[in-house]
Amino acid sequence: MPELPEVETIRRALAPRIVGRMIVDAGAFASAKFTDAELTRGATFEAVDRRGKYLIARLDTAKDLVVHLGMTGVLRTADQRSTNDKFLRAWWHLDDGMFLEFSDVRRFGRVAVVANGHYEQLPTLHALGPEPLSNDFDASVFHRALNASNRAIKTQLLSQRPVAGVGNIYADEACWIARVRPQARTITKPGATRLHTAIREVLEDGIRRKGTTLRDYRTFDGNYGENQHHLRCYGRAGEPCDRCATILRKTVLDARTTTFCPVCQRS
DNA sequence: CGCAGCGCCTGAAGGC
DNA sequence: TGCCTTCAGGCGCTGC
Repeated sequence: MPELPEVETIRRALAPRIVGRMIVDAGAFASAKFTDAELTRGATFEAVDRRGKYLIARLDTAKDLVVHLGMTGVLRTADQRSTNDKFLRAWWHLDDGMFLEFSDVRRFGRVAVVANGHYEQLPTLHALGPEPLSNDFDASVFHRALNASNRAIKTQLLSQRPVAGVGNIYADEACWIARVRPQARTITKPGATRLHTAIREVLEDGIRRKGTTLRDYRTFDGNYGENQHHLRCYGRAGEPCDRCATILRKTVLDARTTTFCPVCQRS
């Protein structure tokens, strides 16, 4: 499940391969989630940016190609268009002969072409919180945002509103590092400050390790990330807490598996 | 307008 | 072996 570190890792490898390239042809799987890809024919890539988990390629046609990888989306290059991938959802043929392909088993991903900066038809992107690794991410604002709602802290992180780019894995990791209970509905100022720091830490570590590969995620070169070998909390229910040796517990929060330490994540 | 609840998807894994 | 059930979960949509 690509979150910010995975998408940023892909962006860094993707950008130098496609910026300056013109799209000779493009096609898509017959679903409204992907057919926008065809609207990029004839355009040239000017830049590849990222907001949260969204890749945003700026085109010279004053439009943005927005790609969300969903749960199982993979971007890759090919010399020839794949004919044996039944999960190919969109493809772009570039003027240097390369094919850029978007494969996505579960179709939770999405491709959209919109006027530059106009994300109204992508509500989560439109209302996206601050970039966690930028100066826009402020601990005091974050504290107030979390306490402005009565929803669980982790629920709010996953909503992408108080901060962008955090998904289930990095939410569990950040809450564990910050000693914040994911189910808590309020958070103290020190707790929010710890969480603010922890979010930056887990995302930076994730980028440094080129992402977390649990099953489907691959870097743009097709390799595994490395961060899955460094998880402190996610997926470790039943194992002892690295900090206090209490057995980590699993619960379900908003239909998502949540792992936490019942002793040292007090919040 | 915020948000709870649900549906979308399909392969892997486990039970029998 | 094979059928069935459960699980994984980000996000858009609906309706209260």
